[in-house]
This record gives sequence, C-alpha cells and structure tokens, in this order.
Amino acid sequence: MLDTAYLRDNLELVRGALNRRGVDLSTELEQVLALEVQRRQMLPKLEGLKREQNATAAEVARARSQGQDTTTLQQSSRQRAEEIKRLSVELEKIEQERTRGLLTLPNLPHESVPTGAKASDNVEVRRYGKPRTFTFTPQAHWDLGPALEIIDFERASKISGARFSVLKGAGAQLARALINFMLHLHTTEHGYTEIEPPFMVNSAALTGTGNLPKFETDLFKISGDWDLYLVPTAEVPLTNLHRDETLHGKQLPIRYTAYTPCFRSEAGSYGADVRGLIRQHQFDKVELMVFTQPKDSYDELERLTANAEEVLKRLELPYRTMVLCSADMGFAAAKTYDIEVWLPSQSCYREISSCSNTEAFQARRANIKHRPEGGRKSEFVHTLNGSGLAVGRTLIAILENYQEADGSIIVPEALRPFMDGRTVIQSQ
RNA sequence: GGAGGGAUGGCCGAGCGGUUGAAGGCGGCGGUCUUGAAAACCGUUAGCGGGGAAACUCGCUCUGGGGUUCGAAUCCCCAUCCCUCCGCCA
Repeated sequence: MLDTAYLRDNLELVRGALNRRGVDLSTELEQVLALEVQRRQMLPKLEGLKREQNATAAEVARARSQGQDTTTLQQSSRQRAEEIKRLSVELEKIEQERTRGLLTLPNLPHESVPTGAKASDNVEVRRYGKPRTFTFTPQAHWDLGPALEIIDFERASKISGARFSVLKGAGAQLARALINFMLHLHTTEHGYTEIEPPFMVNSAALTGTGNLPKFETDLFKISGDWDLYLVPTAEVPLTNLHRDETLHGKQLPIRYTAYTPCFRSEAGSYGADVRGLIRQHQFDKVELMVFTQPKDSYDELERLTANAEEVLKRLELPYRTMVLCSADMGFAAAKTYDIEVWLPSQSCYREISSCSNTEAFQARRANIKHRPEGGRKSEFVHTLNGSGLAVGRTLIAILENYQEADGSIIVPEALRPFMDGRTVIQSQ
C-alpha cells in the first residue's frame, strides 16, 4: 500500500513511477486522490461536531449536579447525535473505497530499477560458474527422473491431476536433503531463525502481503465455512508473524527462514511449462524473510540475495543474477533480483529464486512498525523476502547438471552429508 | 459437537453509566543519595489520526462490529480469539 501523505505531496513522482510499470493506473490513482480530498474535507467537520457533543455531555453532568433542568441541552444533543451518525456513515464509506483503491495499486519501482516493458528487458548483474560441456546430449529431468524411478508424474496425475508429482526413493531423499541443507546453511551461517509456520493462512494475512484482494485466482481456497487459503509461499506467514506489532529498533534486522510447501493455482499459465517439475500446483521452498529499518533495506537486499546465491555456489550450479525491469516486477516489490540456474536440457537459465525489497509496502498493509532507538515516533519497517531456494527447481538443476551418460546422477558433494553419504543416484 | 469462563495501557491488574485515557503495581526513562553500583526516595512514562513553524490543540482508541443514552471501558446484541470441563481424535 502506498502512503497517502507521500502521494499527495509527490503526485508527479508517483505518476511517473507507476507508469514505469507499464500498466495504465491513472484511473485508479485519480479515484483514490478524489476520495482522499473528500475524506480530508469531512474529517474536520465531523470532529468539530464531536467536540461540541462532548462539551454538551459535560454540561449536562454539571447542570444535573446543581439540580438544573437539562431538557434543552439534551434535545440539541440528540439532534447533533443524528448528524454525527449520518456524517460518520458517509465518511466510513469514503474511507472504505479509498482503502480498497489503495490496496489495488502496486508498489513504486525503486529508482535503481531499469525501465523496461518485458522480461527480456531485465538486466544481468552477475554470473557464476560455467555451464558444463557434455560429451553426450544431456537429457531433460522429465526423462531422467522417471527412468531412475525417482519421479513419477503418471501416478501423481492419478491421485491429484496435472501439475503434481510424486518423488520416490532417492528422489524423495534428495528433496529432503535439499531442504535440510538449505535450512542448515541459512540458520548456522547466515543468521536466520528457523520458523515452521501454518501452511494455511487467512485473508488478512494475504492482504498484508498483497496477494489479496487482487490475486485471489492464483490461490487455493479452502472450501466450506473457512477463511483459509493454502500458502502460495512462506512469505505470507513469515511477513504476517509481526502483523500489528511495533518492534524495537534494536531487535532489527529480524531474519527468518522457513521450509514450507507452496500451493499455486497457476491460473493463466496454461500451456507454459506443462512438462516436468518446473511449474507445479505444489512445490517445496525454503524462504528467506527480513524485517529491517528503512535505511538498511537495500543493503539487506544485497545480503539476502547473496545468501540465496550461496546455496547454488555450494551445490556448484552455474547461475546468473538478474535485476528485474520495472514492468516484470511483482505487485509488492520495489526492487527484485531473480536468480536463474543453468538447465542443460533447455540450454538456458531458469528462475530458481526471486529476492525482493518491498520497502514499506507490505509493512503498511500489515501494520508492522518499529520505534527507532532514541527516536520518539514509530515508523513502518521495510520487509524483504526471497527464495532460498525453490526445492523442486534445485532438484531439476541437480539432475540435469550432474547427469552422466548412463543416466545416473552424481550427488553434489555439499549434499552428501544430508544424503546418508550417497554419492550417486542410479537405477536399481 | 456439548457446557461454562474470559479479553482493560509494554506487562500484571482495578474500575461495571458522568472531569476515567483509565487507580495501583511491575517494567522503562530522568533525578536525589553513592567512589561506583544496588537499595531507598522523588519525578516521569500509551497509541493513532487531524490542525500548527512550534508551544500546543482537537478527535478516536479499554479485542472488533452494531445498539441503548444527552453521555458507554462500564448496559444490550453479534463476531473473533483465548481458557476450563465433557465427547471425539493424529
């Protein structure tokens, strides 16, 4: 959510920033502005009436204690009460609409974000490792997995449908090892506290992160008389951990990591990545999440991104890091780095992590503040999140990058302690 | 699923129609005393939104929403959450 005071004072800046996103939001913006003007006209009027009403009530009490007649006072007060009632109803309607409008406006891109119109305008900022040269034609994971009997797509579709998968034997073990490896790295070396959150969240939590009200169709909602959705990412429960709280300045930064499954409807992605594990309705992810003071948030974004990249370095997987252009960023983000891992079968880099600074956008929605040390006034924190990493896609990258001519998979060294010392995955 | 009991400031806890934004305690902050500290004592200490350069000032807030009333933390209704007991249960 954008700050209305900032919006009023920097209208042209806001217009320009929103335009950079490549969608025309001027109608929504004008509507919010008009409602804001109305609100600021009505508020003083209403407060004046309330002040009079309070004074009258005190007067009644005083007159009574002196045994005086109060019927005239009470009469005028009763009339004023009606007027107050009428005005508050009107004001509430205006505020509701204003908030609704505000909730549908995306975050403003940071000034360091390159302007662009599409994904191909994203800018590479660094690259790690060299894609391996194969002496044979590398297979895709959707061939390798079933051949090794560690991924089963057919049985998954029997029990759940398309875009689901079953991991079996060494495949299941590999996924579990990846989760443990990532959590171990982030908790012992990167300073994150591990959280196991609920895997279902309510609509208030989803509004806090920006998934609602605009993107309900991306979510799986629990049917029946429940205000619950399956988590699309651990970002939602982690960010909302401190909803409606004022944190102490010295507590910050707070760093959380969590493993959760993630559930996404993938509405509108028909035909895209239909094969394999790339785009599933359910996938595992280890998430990184930071609450920080505003002045530190861009340093923290670099740190968090480096923490995610470290996973790939340890696994010796080639990757590149992109800064997303203004049009390719998510709704809540002010700046986003995507980390893309090399997939030999596709001869290209594919997204495996997305690390964002949302600045105060989510904090304002979720009402998460902090009181700076020594400072009097509380202010909103900045929140950051990133995948550290998507487990399914990491598993794909390992299968494809570590495959041998015979279809077996070498287990990356860093992972072996988490795989009971196993060094290779081959068919039985 | 059934039967009860709760929700008050950072925390504990009083208040149960009229200067109560809220006693008291704890905690925090400042001071006196002390070589320093502790103890003791004194003082101070909620948030949010308007207006104002500021001093300050107005409004809202006792889980949330609605109602009664000139006036609600206090009375009534609804919701949410928590607790206890019973049933069921990984």
